[in-house]
Amino acid sequence: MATLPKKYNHQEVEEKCLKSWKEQGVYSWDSTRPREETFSVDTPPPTVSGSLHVGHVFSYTHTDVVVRYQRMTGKNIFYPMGWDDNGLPTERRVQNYYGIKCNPKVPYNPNWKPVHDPKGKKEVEEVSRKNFIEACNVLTKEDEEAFRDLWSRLGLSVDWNLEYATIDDHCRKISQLSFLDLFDKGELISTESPTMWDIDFQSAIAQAELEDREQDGLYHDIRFQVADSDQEFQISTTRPELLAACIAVVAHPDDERYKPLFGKEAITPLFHARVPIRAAEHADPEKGTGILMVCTFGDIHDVEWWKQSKLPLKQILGRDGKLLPVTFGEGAFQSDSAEKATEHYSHIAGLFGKQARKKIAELLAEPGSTVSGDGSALVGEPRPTRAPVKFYEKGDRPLEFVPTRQWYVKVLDQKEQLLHFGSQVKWHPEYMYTRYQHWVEGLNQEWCISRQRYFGVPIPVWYPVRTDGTLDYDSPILPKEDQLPIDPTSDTPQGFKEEQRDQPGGFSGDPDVMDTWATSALTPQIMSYWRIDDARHKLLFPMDLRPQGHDIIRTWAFTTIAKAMLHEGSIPWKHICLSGWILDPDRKKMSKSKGNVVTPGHLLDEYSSDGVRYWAARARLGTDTAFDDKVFGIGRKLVTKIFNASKFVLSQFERLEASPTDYLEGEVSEALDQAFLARLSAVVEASTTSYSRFDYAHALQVTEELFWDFCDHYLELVKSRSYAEEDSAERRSALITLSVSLKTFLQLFAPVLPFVTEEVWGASYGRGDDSIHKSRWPESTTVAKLAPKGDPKLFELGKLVIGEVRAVKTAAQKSLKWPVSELQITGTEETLLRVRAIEGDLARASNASSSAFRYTDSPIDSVAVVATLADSNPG
RNA sequence: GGGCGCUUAGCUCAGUUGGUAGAGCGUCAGCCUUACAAGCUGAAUGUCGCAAGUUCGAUCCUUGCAGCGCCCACCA
Repeated sequence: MATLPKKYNHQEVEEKCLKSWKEQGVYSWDSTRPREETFSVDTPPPTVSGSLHVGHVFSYTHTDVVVRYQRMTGKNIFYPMGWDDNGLPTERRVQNYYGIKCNPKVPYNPNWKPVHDPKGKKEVEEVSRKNFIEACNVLTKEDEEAFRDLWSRLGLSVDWNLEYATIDDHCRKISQLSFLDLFDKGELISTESPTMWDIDFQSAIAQAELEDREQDGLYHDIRFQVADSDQEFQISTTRPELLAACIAVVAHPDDERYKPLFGKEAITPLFHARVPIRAAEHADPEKGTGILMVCTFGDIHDVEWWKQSKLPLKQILGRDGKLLPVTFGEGAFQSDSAEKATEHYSHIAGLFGKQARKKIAELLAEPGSTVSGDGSALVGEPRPTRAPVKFYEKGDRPLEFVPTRQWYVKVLDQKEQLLHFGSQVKWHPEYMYTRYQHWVEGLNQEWCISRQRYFGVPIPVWYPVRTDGTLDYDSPILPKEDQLPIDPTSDTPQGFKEEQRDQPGGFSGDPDVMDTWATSALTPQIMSYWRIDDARHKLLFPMDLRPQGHDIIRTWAFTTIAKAMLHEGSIPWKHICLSGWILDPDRKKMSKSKGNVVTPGHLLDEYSSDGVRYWAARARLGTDTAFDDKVFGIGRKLVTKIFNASKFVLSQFERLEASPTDYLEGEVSEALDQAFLARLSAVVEASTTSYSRFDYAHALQVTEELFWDFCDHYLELVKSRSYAEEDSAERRSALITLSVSLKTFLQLFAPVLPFVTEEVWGASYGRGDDSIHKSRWPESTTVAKLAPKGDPKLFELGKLVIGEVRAVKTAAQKSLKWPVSELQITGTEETLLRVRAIEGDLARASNASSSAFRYTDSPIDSVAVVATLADSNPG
């Protein structure tokens, strides 16, 4: 058995532990053990292109602590690690890092290699989608390495044989299988309709990716003319640039002011378009003038109203956010004065929406800009306003509604089922279910899964090309399952030749990819090998635990629940644990964009992995935590204390050339020892209960509290007996209590502090190479059996007496060794009996002789201790 | 506007199935004590956000209010 060094060196210990855990495969999953013995974790795959910061350390530690507890209860742990390298963050990073841009029209170049240009000055190179994806793969490998290194140092007990990346072949296959399965089940819709569109990324965006941001805007009051009359009215709009896209004017059906106009037509200024005046419920008589213009498309109301209005679409905004060329007098763009309309439009065609807004306001302000030519159509000066506008959460400019063809998963007609399955999952903390519930209830769009991007899982579909060159979207050509994964832009469907691509009578590949969430929603199935290995799937699915942040309930939690429900009518996991966020000391969320992130490397160096884990484990689930480096120091202090206390306990056995394992059973004869073991038993029980409820923070707290009592009070009180020269029942009682207590404390701390506990374990209870992390979690009954008559109050009484003695010595500025000449104890008969039972231990710890004790009986149920110090210290 | 959470010592946070409020940090004063000076001992510190109700008794339960944070919705 190794002996412990004088000082604890965390770097050495961490290195040693990591090496031995790896060599022994301590964290390996055993695929031969049955489902009921398995605990499977749906580990969040970190976005590898994101920055590493303490927030990662925080939430992943929570999971690891829970997992380590489960492992010690004997569970066969399935704890994989995935990498989310798919999607926009990676695309962006790769574009900037290599100075490249994906152009799907460029042919693949097998000899091309990505080159990082540190100056970033070379011209942006256009590469094929396949080359672009290769570049993404190269860079994400580097990013993954950084994460793997951090996870390992932090001591995550992940089974590194279980790794995946959301863009790898396996994940693409599962993701495409999911697409085909949903298609078969009729849960997918492919349709062309106005979709929220980001003009910079040029992609559709899902409801879950929306974010409202306050924006400055200007109300423009604009005069419209009622057709074939000299009547006028005013509308108010913040988006005058859409005037050319105005398809109607609406007011509330009960609005007396406008009732007479319903059914008539209005004429727009500048463009002289005749548009119907109609009633619409969404018009609020209280707002503005009560009458507003409907454009294609200014907002969601416009979209909804347009859909049921059967009016033609006037598309003026392009996918790039610029105003499209329009021919007035044709199609939807009829005009009473096509000439004027064309002239006016020529000023704004090709401009971005924002520029066009300014220009059109100028045109409206010109005299004679009304339909009748009487004055200007703009009334007064535009009035400033501030209102929330919808943005893509990762985008820089407001979203627009642009009609495009997209794939959707049907969710709106299944809200009840989604709520049902969500409620079958146990949420920790429970109130987080409410967030899920509200999200589901508030869904107002189908789940859009297609994105017009490149680095993602391709939509596995081809379309027949009709003889006129148009695509037949209604009868897509699907791949066979065993062909997957495929890329329809480079793979050829069965029964076709590559030369037929994009040719009349041939086929055309869907150019889009799936959104990251469409794949991430399958993380449990990805690791359980759904549809690929049934036996394994049954062994792991539904998973036991999904850990994640509460900010992605509407995305990751929701989509995962939705897919498990749609595919198999199942929940994806039994429990979901929601971690809080790390806030900077000013209580702002730590994020890269705010520039307030703290990177974890130096924290691990300075405070040790255990110290950092301690900080994370103190935070309860769902609770946001301010970054406070003092707590790391407390963690480090606890680690040192565990090491030193262990050294002391183990030295008691070394002195006798015995092993602590020789003293795990036997008779505990002394009242103090029994009292402490009773406390310990209660803590084991409390800790176990807390852990089984995923409340690791409480488990840690109760353990830590008793551990400090153990060090500060029990060890001091027991020393006289454990140091005794002669073997005796009293000494054996002390040694058994010391050994059982240390062993139990090490195990209770092991999930949070895997390194220091392993180090001590190796020098004491671990035989050979046995890891503490494979040892069996302590049972409160086993501890309690050693001390059936244990009286926890007695230990508290001991603390009280010794506390009084110390207080007197400290007040007298004497050392704690100073002798006590008299110790008066007043209390009830029962109390005095208790004190007498531990008199010997108290005498030694106070440095009082047994003749110094004076007992006074009192009917009052309180204890008074008066210590008198000796005049001199002969020692 | 709707919802969820929070509000306890200077700071960070526990806690109470309703019975005189806890820890750590920080502050102050001390101490080499057969594990630990990267240590130890002790001291001071609170209208438990505000108001009302229920109760013998409320920091805890109920209601209302306020502040903070978050989620969602709306806002021509």
